[in-house]
Amino acid sequence: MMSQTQSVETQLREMILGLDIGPGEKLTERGVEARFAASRTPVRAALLRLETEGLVGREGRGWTVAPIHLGEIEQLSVYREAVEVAAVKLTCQRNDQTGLDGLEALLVSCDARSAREEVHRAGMDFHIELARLSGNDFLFRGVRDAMTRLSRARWLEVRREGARERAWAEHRAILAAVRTGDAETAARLLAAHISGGRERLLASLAADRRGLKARGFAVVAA
Amino acid sequence: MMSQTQSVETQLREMILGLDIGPGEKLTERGVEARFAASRTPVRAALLRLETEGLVGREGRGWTVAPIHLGEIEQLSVYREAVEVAAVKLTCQRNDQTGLDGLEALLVSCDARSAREEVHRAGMDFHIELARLSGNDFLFRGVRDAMTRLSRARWLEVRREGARERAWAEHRAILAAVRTGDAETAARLLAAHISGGRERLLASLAADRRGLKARGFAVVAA
DNA sequence: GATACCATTTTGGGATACCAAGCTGGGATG
DNA sequence: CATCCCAGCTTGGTATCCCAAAATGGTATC
Repeated sequence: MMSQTQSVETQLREMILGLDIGPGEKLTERGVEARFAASRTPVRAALLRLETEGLVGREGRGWTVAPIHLGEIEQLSVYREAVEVAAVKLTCQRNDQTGLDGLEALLVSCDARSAREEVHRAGMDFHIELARLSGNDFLFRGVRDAMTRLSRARWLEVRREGARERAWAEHRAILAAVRTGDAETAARLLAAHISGGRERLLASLAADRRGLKARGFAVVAA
Repeated sequence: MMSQTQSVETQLREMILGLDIGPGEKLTERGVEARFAASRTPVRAALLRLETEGLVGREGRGWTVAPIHLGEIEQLSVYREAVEVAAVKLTCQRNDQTGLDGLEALLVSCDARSAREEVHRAGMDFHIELARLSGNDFLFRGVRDAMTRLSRARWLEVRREGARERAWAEHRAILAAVRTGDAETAARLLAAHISGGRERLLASLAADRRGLKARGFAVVAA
């Protein structure tokens, strides 16, 4: 039912996002082929796809898992802010209460005491689903792809005490503004949420750069 | 120097954007293979790449050139407006006069009396280069990819008398605002330019839908 | 001990063979 | 004449093979 290509693509993406394969690590087509017991054709198709997602790249001749690139992370976050703010304005206009109920459920499904992995996933999904509710497929995909590409960095972020509660409170405030259809407030809160998160993320990564490198992760400065 | 993959990809993209292969037309890997005298491996890689660009898609089993999809065009244009407005605000902040000189040169390089193809290209390039000057690679690529994907529809647009002069005047006004670093004005003018263009584009396509279908182009309603 | 050089291996890019799943068309059947 | 069915062909998906170029590693040289 699932083609080899999709299978390799999915598994490889999961391993990269899950840091089972470290940022900066080299990949060979034949190596991936052996690891997933597929032939080169689907492996190459999967690598091509992951390349467009920015999860793997070419280094001269040869493939590498995308490194943690501070400059890229900052630009990507700025991009994400623009797209996501535009999306939330549309979401406010549409006033899809049923869809917003789903978001609400996402927020209550986990709190600061939940497993870190769960918080990580729900945090990304909140933003992705919020964008989906805009009804605009390109805004949605822009946010989704950016979040995916930021996923590893966000996972590696060393968050201060209370950071999760704070993020969750901001999510609730954004959702409340969306519920009342107050686009300007929602946009303002969301922009502040994202740009604040960006600063903390970049500060954390810059401060922990040595630690990351010690784990064998390639970290590229801005 | 240029790989077969790149060659096929480039040629196929040009043929699609140039409407040498019509929207909705079916493609077979072996057909493309024969047309460009390449083997299936590079053909397949090129199709995969063009798929992520939205220029070809899969229809069940098999490939088709993306149809003119009115709903997609509208959403894409909304996406483009969000990204491009964010980009121009950054461009204003950077105040790169040298880069702006390049834009100026683009505007004077052709006017309403130039060949239609030239106007089409310069119109796209103005927006793409404006976004590039933001210095943010993701905003830039967002605009570039959206413009590419909108290219065929913009080419097929039936423009009223004076539309080119109007667009060029708007471009000049936007550039002037950017030169003075007036981000708010530049953003407002750009947003109006894009949303106005979107309405005219969609109206034109909807009105000419029969004509387009008569030319063998697949047109999908919103 | 450092370095320049060359043989060997490895790698990605390309070409081709094979396969299973659909599609097509023509003929048998009612 | 309409309908159904099946053989053959076409298609995308996959598995290998081949090749030129780049990386590798060992060795002779200074």
